[in-house]
Amino acid sequence: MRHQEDGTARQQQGGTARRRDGQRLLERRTTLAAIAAEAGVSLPTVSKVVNGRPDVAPSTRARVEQLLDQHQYARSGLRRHRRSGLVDLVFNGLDSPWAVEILRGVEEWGAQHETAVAVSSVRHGDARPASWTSALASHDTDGVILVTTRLTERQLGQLRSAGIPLVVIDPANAPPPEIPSVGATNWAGGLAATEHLLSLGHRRIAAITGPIDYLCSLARVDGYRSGLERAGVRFDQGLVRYGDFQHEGGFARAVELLDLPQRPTAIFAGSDQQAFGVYEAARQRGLRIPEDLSVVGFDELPVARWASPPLTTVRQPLAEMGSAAAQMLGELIEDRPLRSNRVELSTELIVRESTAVPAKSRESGK
Amino acid sequence: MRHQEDGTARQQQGGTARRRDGQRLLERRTTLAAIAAEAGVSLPTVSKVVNGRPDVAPSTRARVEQLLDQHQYARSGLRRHRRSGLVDLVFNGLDSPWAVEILRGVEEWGAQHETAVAVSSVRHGDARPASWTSALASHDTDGVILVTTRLTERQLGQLRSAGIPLVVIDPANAPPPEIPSVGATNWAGGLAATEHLLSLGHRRIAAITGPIDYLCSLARVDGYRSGLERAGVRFDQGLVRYGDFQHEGGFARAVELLDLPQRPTAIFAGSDQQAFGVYEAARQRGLRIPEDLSVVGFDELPVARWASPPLTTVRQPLAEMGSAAAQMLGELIEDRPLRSNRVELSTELIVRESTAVPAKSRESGK
DNA sequence: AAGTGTTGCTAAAAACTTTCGAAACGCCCG
DNA sequence: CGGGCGTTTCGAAAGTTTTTAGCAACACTT
Repeated sequence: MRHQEDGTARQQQGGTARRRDGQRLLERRTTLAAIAAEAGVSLPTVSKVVNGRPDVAPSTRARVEQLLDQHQYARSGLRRHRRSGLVDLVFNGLDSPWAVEILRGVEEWGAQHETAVAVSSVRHGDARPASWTSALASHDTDGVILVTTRLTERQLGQLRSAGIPLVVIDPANAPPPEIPSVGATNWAGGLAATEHLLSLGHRRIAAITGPIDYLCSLARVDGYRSGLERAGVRFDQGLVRYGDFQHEGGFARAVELLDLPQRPTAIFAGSDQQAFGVYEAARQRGLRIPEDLSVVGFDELPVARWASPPLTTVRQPLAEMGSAAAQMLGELIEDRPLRSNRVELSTELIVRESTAVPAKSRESGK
Repeated sequence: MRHQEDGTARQQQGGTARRRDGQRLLERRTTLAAIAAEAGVSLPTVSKVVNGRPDVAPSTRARVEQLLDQHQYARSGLRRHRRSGLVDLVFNGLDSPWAVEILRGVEEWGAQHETAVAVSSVRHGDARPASWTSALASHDTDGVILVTTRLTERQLGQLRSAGIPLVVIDPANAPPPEIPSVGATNWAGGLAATEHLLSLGHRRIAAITGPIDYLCSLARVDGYRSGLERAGVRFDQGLVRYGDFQHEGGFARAVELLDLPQRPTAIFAGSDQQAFGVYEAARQRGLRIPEDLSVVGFDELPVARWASPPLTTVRQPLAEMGSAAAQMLGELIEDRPLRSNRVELSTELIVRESTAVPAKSRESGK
């Protein structure tokens, strides 16, 4: 084994060291030769493993592959074009605490990959026309992450023709299948929220979701509907309202629902912000949460924990979604193939104190 | 052996030292050539490192970057007039809803001025060393806004010598007077909050502020103290606690305060997040807000309005602070003189439902 | 015009692939 | 049982591609 080490060390460092003299020659990228030395085989053999050549014994192959894996070996090269070290994160409105969670995830990835994250906000009805894509190009972006945005053919075309990689998070409309996207299991989340309320004994459960033309709104309501149907509770379209995911919308829709002749005993709010709107409407009417009204949110913003009462909500891993999207964008930028074009991170029901068994008196009215 | 010395020493000492002879050779601004000599590479190679060109070996790049950092290298060609249309917004941690408010202000300005905003987060105790400034330079930023950051001479020096304009928002420590800064009238806010509580009849008023080494923490507490003194109420150091501006700190400090033998009837929380921590502590102890405990926050985050009960707080115009800072940065970038080097936007007390007249029973004990 | 920094080009070195032959192994038949 | 023969496995060496760094010419600012 001694001679093996000699063999590789010579080639690798001999030249460099001589030239550089006393200088440090640290941090070498893991190279085939290094792997070979460690595995106790020759360099060509490692090369064969990497390229799936047939003439390697299974046991040898396994050993080398394990080392390869361990060293996170990536074949040198493939960094074709020069990177600017800047990616753009485009929100559809920056007014939600929601956004900052995503941003955190993306920024974290950026920090680890020496990449800056430029944040911008483009509202749908914005005065600024479609030219925002050219603005992106003007500062030489490496790639774009679009959040909750409605994608137009035109914009996609612009990005594509500029050769700018794109990943979308929670797209409003279904993106063309070739666009990588990241989302959460909205349907499952809606289902979990509804089943939780059903299991507490609620039967008259209302839902306030986001704008009707958002995919994630629909998915959440669909989960809600499935939950009801599976429990044999009739789905009542009159108990479904479309908000805007914001506090105001939640408040306004909650007011409508609470003024219904047969008031619901629980509201699935479709976003934490809307849930707080429901809180406000309930407070205005002197209804106590959860005694008189159970509320479930969606998102798990940090404030959900601190609300009074703490909000039962469906956790959406926002920061993780951000870093997952950034991760995918990174792969695209480096021209590596994507493992999957669609990533869905799972949601999780978090039960706190805003949900409880409904008051008997009110239920009896059926 | 002969050629070894040739490689590194030739240029460096043969040239410089001989020419200068007995003279001091320190004065010279560090130039690429000097770095190159020291690193034992050629000048163009250093240039490539500076510009993030891909054709430099990782080990070489690391060595050169280290030297660059050490020498506080700054490009010689005075101010670059070609603008990149990119400014950097650097937070000290991105975990607060606070941050997104500032971001909104800056982004708004950016949108109006065709400038992208790159967001990053550098924590004080961060593993990444001083080299974040060079990261900024590498993507060719037009200017930097630092938020709630502790400024070191070194960092300032790096930015200054790179000719990158800088504006700070709410600096932790007092910046050198020539650095433009934006803040709020923290002292007046603390005063207003305290006077409000006093006018309701509270006499035992506690304060939870931010970290003791933050200027804005001190100013707020100082306003609180002045309010007490003007009203003839003795200032009790035992009622002042230092949190972290976050929810957790507010909770922990509130627990301490509420467990005091003589419990305060009101708490000035120094930030909205901390105020919610106080809410939680109060809830745990079965204290009702505002009947048993009045709470005043600071910031006026959007959630303050939606909390239960809605939070009385001191509004800090965060978004305006962001756009004011961006505005100033814009002037600096265009080499226009600044109207003022220090902008203080005014705070405003917003009375909601978390403050009330203290319960008589408890006060009588005084 | 001098000082500084940038960039295309080229040569070299390094990293990786491929070819090919030798050793090791096993199998069959004499 | 042992030697010929084919097969498998691996490495030496030669070939190929990619990376790296310096040269020299160019660009920009005083």
